[in-house]
Amino acid sequence: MINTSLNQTFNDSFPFWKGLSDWDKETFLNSSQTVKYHRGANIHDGGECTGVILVKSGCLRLYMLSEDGKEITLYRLFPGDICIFSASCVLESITFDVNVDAEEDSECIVVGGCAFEGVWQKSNEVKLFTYEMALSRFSDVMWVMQQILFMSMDKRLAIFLLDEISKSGGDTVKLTHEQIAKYMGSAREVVSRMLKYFASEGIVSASRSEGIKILDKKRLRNLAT
Amino acid sequence: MINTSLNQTFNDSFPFWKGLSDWDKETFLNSSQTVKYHRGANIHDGGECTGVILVKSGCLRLYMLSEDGKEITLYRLFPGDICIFSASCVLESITFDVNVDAEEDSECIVVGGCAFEGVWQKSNEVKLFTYEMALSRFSDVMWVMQQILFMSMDKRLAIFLLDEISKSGGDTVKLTHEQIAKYMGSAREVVSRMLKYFASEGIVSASRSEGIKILDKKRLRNLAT
DNA sequence: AAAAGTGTGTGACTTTGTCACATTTTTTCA
DNA sequence: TGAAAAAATGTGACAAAGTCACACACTTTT
Repeated sequence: MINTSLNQTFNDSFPFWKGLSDWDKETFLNSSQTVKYHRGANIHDGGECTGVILVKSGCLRLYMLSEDGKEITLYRLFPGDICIFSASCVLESITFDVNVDAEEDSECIVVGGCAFEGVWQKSNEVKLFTYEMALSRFSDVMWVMQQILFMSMDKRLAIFLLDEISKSGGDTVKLTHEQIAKYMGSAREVVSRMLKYFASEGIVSASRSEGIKILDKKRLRNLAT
Repeated sequence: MINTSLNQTFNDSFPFWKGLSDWDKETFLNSSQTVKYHRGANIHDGGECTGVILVKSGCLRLYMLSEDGKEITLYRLFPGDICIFSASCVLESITFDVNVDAEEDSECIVVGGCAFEGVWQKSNEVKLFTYEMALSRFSDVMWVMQQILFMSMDKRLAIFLLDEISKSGGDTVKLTHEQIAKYMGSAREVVSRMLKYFASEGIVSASRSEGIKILDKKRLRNLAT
């Protein structure tokens, strides 16, 4: 085992790691590399087989892209998360494309698609792991779709804001309207208008430097119901 | 082996069948039953574990249902198709609910959720099969979402009509506007208006008894591009 | 302090979905 | 066979959300 740090990371991240042969581990490690992406950089673009991506730091965004450039964010990946759809070429049952961007300066470990495929072919454990991972993301995507297709903007925005503060712990959301719109699959103007309405109702207060401060969680939760 | 006809069906439908032990096959067969559903009947409703459904004849529709009753059709199941999400309780990584209705009078074989789960737990082959099945449906769902989220109504309707005639072989679509709207995740009025426009352009001709007849496939294909 | 860049506000407009009925066609069955 | 009922379609007014074009307001750079 050459790279003990990587070995440790993989051991932590992949439940199937212990079951692999030394040779397979070697293959995996040899075709893995740590990559740094700058905020805004495109990491994976549609069909190509970038490989499996392990997020070490920063934040990635996985989204659908339409022909005319419209984006729908499916979910974001945070440190510890694994991106499997960037290696979707390995899973023949997946026939749609997604894109992945770095939302922040991010450090990732990328396991090359070919090496992954090799191990994948041989090991049912690896297959089961990737399938389960993909399916649980399927559930995330369905939740996003339910929001977009069934819920009104005020409800969706309320849910989004509550989600953000529960992630960060504080009570302010430091995102631009543009970013929020992107994450929600809406348009900036729509978010701006709704936030203005929320502010007029005293539910939030917005300042450019401070971000969006949640003043009345109770009413926000009500809206989110 | 008691029920040889069912045994044959399962052998044809499930690639893992041959690999099962006699005892497992027995379990499977014993908890399976042929069920007839009437057009419009609800077969599976959200979280309950109806089980795995094999379509023998007719047509089922799988859809998302919102709290306020709005439906989005995800896909339809035809003879030979297998519905795995009606046993989603078995797949813990699936956390969303779907509903299944009979679109036509349909005959199905239903494998009870518990029996399926029992075999599922023991066999990696069964797991891999269900995962692959679920993931390929994931791809179908993503295609539906792309249509709803990215495409204009005329394009979507054109795609839908072309799809229907390629399925049926003829050049008429015998569905009500209401049904089309349901399958497309839109509203009847919208479909009516668009069809009227298509008719005014000479692309289709609609009569209530004859259904929607496609007159100009070329232009329809153009719209669908 | 001017310029450039980024973020936000606003009104007009388009598209799609919703609602409330009217009208037409088909089916049922007395 | 002919009402009556049911199913399917047509229509206009309206609402919600997305699009477009541009104005304005902060921040950072130089």
